This record gives sequence, C-alpha cells and structure tokens, in this order.
Amino acid sequence: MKDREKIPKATIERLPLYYRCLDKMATFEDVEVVSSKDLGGKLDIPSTQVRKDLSYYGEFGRRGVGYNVNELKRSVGKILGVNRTWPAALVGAGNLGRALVNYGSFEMMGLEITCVFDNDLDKIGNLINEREVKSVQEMSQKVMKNEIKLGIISVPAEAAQAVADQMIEAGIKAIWNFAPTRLYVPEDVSVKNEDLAVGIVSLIYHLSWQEETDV
Amino acid sequence: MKDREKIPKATIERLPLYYRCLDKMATFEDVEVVSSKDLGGKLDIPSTQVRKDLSYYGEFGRRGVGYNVNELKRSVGKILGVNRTWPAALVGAGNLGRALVNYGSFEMMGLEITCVFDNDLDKIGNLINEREVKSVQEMSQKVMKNEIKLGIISVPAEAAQAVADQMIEAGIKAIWNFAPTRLYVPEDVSVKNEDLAVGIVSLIYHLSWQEETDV
DNA sequence: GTCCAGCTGTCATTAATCTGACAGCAGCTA
DNA sequence: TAGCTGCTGTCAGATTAATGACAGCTGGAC
Repeated sequence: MKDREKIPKATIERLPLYYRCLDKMATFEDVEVVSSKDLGGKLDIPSTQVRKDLSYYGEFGRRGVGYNVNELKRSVGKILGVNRTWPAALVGAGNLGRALVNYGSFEMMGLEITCVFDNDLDKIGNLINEREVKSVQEMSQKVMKNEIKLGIISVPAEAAQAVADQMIEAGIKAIWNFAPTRLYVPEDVSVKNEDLAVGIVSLIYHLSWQEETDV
Repeated sequence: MKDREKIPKATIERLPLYYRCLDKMATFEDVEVVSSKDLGGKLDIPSTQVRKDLSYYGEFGRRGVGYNVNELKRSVGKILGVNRTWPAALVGAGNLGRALVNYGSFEMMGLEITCVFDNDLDKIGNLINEREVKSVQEMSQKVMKNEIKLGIISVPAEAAQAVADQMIEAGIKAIWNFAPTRLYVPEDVSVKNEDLAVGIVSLIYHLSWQEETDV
C-alpha cells in the first residue's frame, strides 16, 4: 500500500461503488471472477480507472485472469473500513432524520444508527425503527459511554453548529451533515456535507440550459 | 458569457453555495456589497476561486469595490435557473420520499415537488404535505399534461430503472436518483445520483484510517 | 489633485486527476 | 511445446481544475 495521503478523493468516492457492485455480484450473480472492464461497465467507469483506483492499495488481481469477486470485495471492504460496524448518533428526528434511521442500505456499509436525539418535547420518547428518541442533553453521556465516533446532523441550519460542537466535545470524530450550512470543526474532525438543496441545483442548471438552447 | 461547455463541474457545484450565502446575506445581514474574500471566507473557498467561478459567466463586480449582494444574487440565480419554479414529480412515497416532499429548503432553489406517486396500495391516497399520493400509472399523464421536466426517484434499487424509463417516456429530462443503482438513460437526459450509502463511506474511510494510526 | 489601500478580472503557473499505451503473466488450443 | 487472446499493473502524456501574480479600477484621505 502506498502513501495514503496521495490517494485522490475521487478514488475514495468510487470505492464504495465497486464495493456495492461486488457485493451484488457475489450475492445474486454466480460469478467468481470479474475483469476491470466488466466491473467498470456496470458502473460507467473506464476499466483503466478501475485498475488505477485499486492499484493504489495493492495488487488484487491476476494478470491474464481478473479479480476474484469475493476476495476483492473483502479487500475493498477492509480498505473502506466497512468490514466492521460503526455505531452512529443522529441528532434531529424530523422527516429526514426518521428517513435516515429507517434507511435500509446503510447496514451493508457498516453504519448503524444506534441512538437518536432531538430537543423537541413532542418527539422525545417516540420510537423510530425501535429506537427511542432521547433528549439532546443525554447525547454526550451516551456518545462517550459507547465510544461513538460518528455523528449525523439532521437539524435546521441554525442549530447545526451547536449540535456539532456538542458532538465534538463528546468525542465524535466524523460528522455527516445534512444541515445546509458550513460547520466549523477542529482539524482532527472530518465533516461530510450532504446538502440536498445544493445537489438538486446542478440538475436545474442543466435543465435550464437545455430549455434555452431548445428554443 | 463564455462557452458553457468548458465550465468546470466543480464550479457549478459551488454556485449554489454562493447563491444561498448571498440570499442569507441579503435577507438577514444588512450588507450591500461583498468582496470575494468575504464570500469565500464564509464558505471556506479561496477568494481567487470565487472570482474565477463568477468570471466564467461575466463581470459582476466592480474593481476596487466588490459585488453588490442583491445584484449578484439575482445574477447567480439566473445562471443556475433558480429564478423560476421547476415542478417535479417524485416516485416512491417511502420514508425518504416523504422527507423530500416535506423538506423546506428546496423552494429557494426553485424546486417544487408538485406530485407524488407510488405503487403501494397502502400509500396511494395518503396525503403528504397536502399532496395526494397517486398511483404510478397516473404519472405519465400528469407529467405530460403539466410539462414536468424533473423527476425524483426514491424507490428501491430494483424498481428504479423501470421508473426512470417511464419518466423518460413521459418527457422528463432530468432525474434526481436516490436509488442506489446506476440508471441507463438517453444522452439528452441528465441524471444526478444522490447515493446516501455511498456518501457515508468516505467518512467511515477516514474514521477507519484515523483509528488505525491512533493505536 | 495625488496618493494609497483594497478590490476585480485574467493570464500564467502549478497541482490533481484521468486516459492511453504497453510490458508481462495466465490459460487455452493444438 | 509454441502461439494466441485477454487481462493486470504502471508509466507517460493529456486533460481538467486550482492557485498565484498582477494590471487596472475605485473611493477615501489629505
């Protein structure tokens, strides 16, 4: 394995796609071996890109043959860290928060939302997918006790920074932020913004341009 | 305005951030003029990047002064196409679908989910944020009648391609895909994958690496 | 008016990322 | 065994994006 610092972000974004594709192949299709061309074909990624991405982490294939599906899946899973379960604390039991807790496909990626918090008295005590919504005040204790490193923020923008601060205080090292705002965090905490309103705009941009040229 | 083809994707992803920030400044803060340094500072983007991004579309600032907040907001809004309302059809009234319909921040970006479809008889007829869930069979007609160009897919992966095909058949030109699968579409249809399970993995990757080096 | 600090727009440079080309290995055929 | 096809891993080149440097404009101070 080479210097982990020098691996393109784009590569890391593609690895989960490979992983899920390999999982699907291992589970539903009866294939033992896959070539970079096959794998790339399913994901609309050039075969050279697939090989390059994998080569950052070692040599997983056999020349003249291809990659063993199960073996590669295990390897990629280990690279990504999804070969174990990562407990996560979610704050914000609104519509989006509930959807995330109920979302099915996280398990495969090692994510388990183990506790849910809110500060709305109407929501505290409710059950979401068998998890009781607790008061935000209980978060720190719970996070520390269970050594939770992963936090998910699905509160309104105004409240997000305060929640983040509290999470960091409690020892959380990675934040998945659904609030439409930038978070200020120390260097050793990583943040991934999943900003839905921003996501849609690139589509609107293309649509808008298309309509203009159509006329 | 220069050749629209040559504008970096990354720039288009940043424009909505500028837009929302400008909106916030225009609404809540009492500033008339903003510099690229200020704007970038709020978003953690270098000022040179801000100026470069804007310069692809024209000259919006005044040398020695900066950008007029309201003017720039209007200009960026127009560039992005969010200066009008884009009706959208959503298919899949599960937890995520419901969360999207109820999501507040889309309005500002011009997105309005005007109709919701599902094929689950238990869901058809329900109200989500004042919109009645209709049968998927009614989608084509509704989309064609209202000339809807934007489709949102929040169904399980297995059903996504069929929904996409139906959308395209009905004239939809842009698809926001929340299903964890690749969609095959004609060239003139744009797809934006909002793959939540993939999004979380890059965080897990960093966490996993951090733990390794901590020891 | 002149000077100065601060700002934009853009060209030149550097960095990041992707793509193409190919040596080298594997397995099959005869 | 030799010959052929298909595949990987990697180097070199091309492409794309980010950064640095600076000319030119602006408004206020004096």
